[in-house]
Amino acid sequence: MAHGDVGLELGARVAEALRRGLGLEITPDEAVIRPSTREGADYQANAAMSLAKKLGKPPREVAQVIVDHLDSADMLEPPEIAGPGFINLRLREEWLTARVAALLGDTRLGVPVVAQPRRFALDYSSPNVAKEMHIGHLRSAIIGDAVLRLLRFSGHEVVPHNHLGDWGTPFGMLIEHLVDEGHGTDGGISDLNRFYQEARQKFDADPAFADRARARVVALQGGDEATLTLWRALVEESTRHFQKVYELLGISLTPADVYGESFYNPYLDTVIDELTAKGLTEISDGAVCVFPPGFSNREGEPLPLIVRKSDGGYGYAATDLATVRYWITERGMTDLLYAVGTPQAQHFAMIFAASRQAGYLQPEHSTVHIGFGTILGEDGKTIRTRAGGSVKLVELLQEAVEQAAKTVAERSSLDAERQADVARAVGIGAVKYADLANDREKDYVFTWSRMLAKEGNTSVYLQYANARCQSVLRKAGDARFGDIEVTAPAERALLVKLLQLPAAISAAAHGYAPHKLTGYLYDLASTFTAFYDSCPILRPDVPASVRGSRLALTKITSDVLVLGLDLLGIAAPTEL
RNA sequence: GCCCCCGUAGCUCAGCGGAUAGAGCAGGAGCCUUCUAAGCUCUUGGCCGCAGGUUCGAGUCCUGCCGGGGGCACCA
Repeated sequence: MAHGDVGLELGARVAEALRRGLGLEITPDEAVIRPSTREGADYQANAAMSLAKKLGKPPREVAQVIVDHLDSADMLEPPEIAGPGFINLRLREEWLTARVAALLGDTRLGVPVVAQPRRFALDYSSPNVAKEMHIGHLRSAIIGDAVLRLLRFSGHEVVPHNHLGDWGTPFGMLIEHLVDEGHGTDGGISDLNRFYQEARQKFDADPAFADRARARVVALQGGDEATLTLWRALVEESTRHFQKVYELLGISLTPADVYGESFYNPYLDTVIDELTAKGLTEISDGAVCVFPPGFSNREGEPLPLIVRKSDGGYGYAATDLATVRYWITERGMTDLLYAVGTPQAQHFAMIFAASRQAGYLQPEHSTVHIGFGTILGEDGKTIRTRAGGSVKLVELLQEAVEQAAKTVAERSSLDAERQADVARAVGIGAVKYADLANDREKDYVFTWSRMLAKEGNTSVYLQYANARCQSVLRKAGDARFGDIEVTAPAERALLVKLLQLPAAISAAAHGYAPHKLTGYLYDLASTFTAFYDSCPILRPDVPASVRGSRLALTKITSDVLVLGLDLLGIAAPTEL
């Protein structure tokens, strides 16, 4: 039985008190329940102050009405009014212990499934074919995957789609280069970056090659079967590379999730026809444009969304409009999500606006650009290799694992094979956690030392806390879980914290904000470690009932940490 | 020039209109005969960029300014 967010439950009770006391209807949210940092208070209700003016009564009087009518004897100690009208709420031990006991063995750990599931299409990762993934591709993959996991766990349907850059003029030169290199001999391209650069160089230096490349673009767009076969080979080769990176990173995308730009080709003419039929298009400088209201260029003139370029080719605006149309009208999605960097904010705002005008989006549909900031080097500028190139993702991840392996070797007593697994979990976890722990819309500074630090708010701290839980549980022998009891402040703090998982997941899912979950998990891990430090579990002098209670708390804590880390896409080894 | 985002401890960052603004790192003082010290406890450190305004109450909302970043017509 999932009871959900304690704050919402308190809010409902405060709302009920106001209804009974003053005949006033408010939502649980309007009760303004907040976790409290005050000594002796777990939560506070701030509704009295916000309602005082509306009611024409002093806030403390409103607070008194709430307290007088609050039906909470089962849940709360007698509430106290403080200051201008705060109501301090302290949960009763009996209530806490019963609630936490219900978490033992609950696979959802108290987190309810949403009442009204929605259907999300989520665009994330989206690298370019024939280019190796670099650090610029990291955030979309990590954030998108965490959002996917959070929404699915919350009970929504989520269909990921990997919007591969698999179409366009560069494919002419790439295919010609593939022909020159003798496609079919081994089928593999060992270095995608080099392959792309060689093609580029030939295109720039060799006019005959450039002509062939241009002709090849025409053949590709014309559906020439031999050309398409070569193009598919390139796409498949790249997909294999992407898949390796996803597996290393622990990203759940598969080749089945690929909906590349080319996928939408058959719809592009339709989109333009429909936009034109609605009277939304204008020809401007030879290009077919839509001018959604409210956007202007540097001359103050309306800013166009160029759906068909003056040379007759389609721009990415056309593809993105076709994407909206496809997922809403053909697939019946209710929400479209895009995990793409914030520099694209204006583009998406225009796409969404035009999609509303075109009628692809109706009022019941929502679209969200899950934007994220840029990864910066320690100099505060866009991160680069020393040579000035982009940092290859595979190399970055390998370095993370290698650095983690050094620390693991110093500290772990596990055998070599299991150490390798731990190093992978710690190294990859560090990269993902460092990304997810910051507000995604801000740029963040990529620092090995901070990311792989052995202390502080890092993934390894959470993994370590879980490993300690697991170690205790392994050593428990025939000791059994028992009823939860509170015998120390650190124990009580842990109960309160364990019950805040639903609120954390809800906040993270609603705001597409994984950092709200990392913050909670770090809090929980700290609370647990303080408990672990001050409350012995297996020592001989601990009474059996206390041991049973603490073992159960340890088990639940571990379950919450493992679930939370899993929702972030981070592994939680049982030993470090 | 217009639009968007960001300025919080020395550094990296949380902060939902609510009480005396919180963490981590770095600095200082302690804690391993004890379930994993990748840990714990205590502690130093803030005119929340500046100036107005709204509000019973502003780091949070509004306006202006200063500083930083990004976007603004056929690359995606």
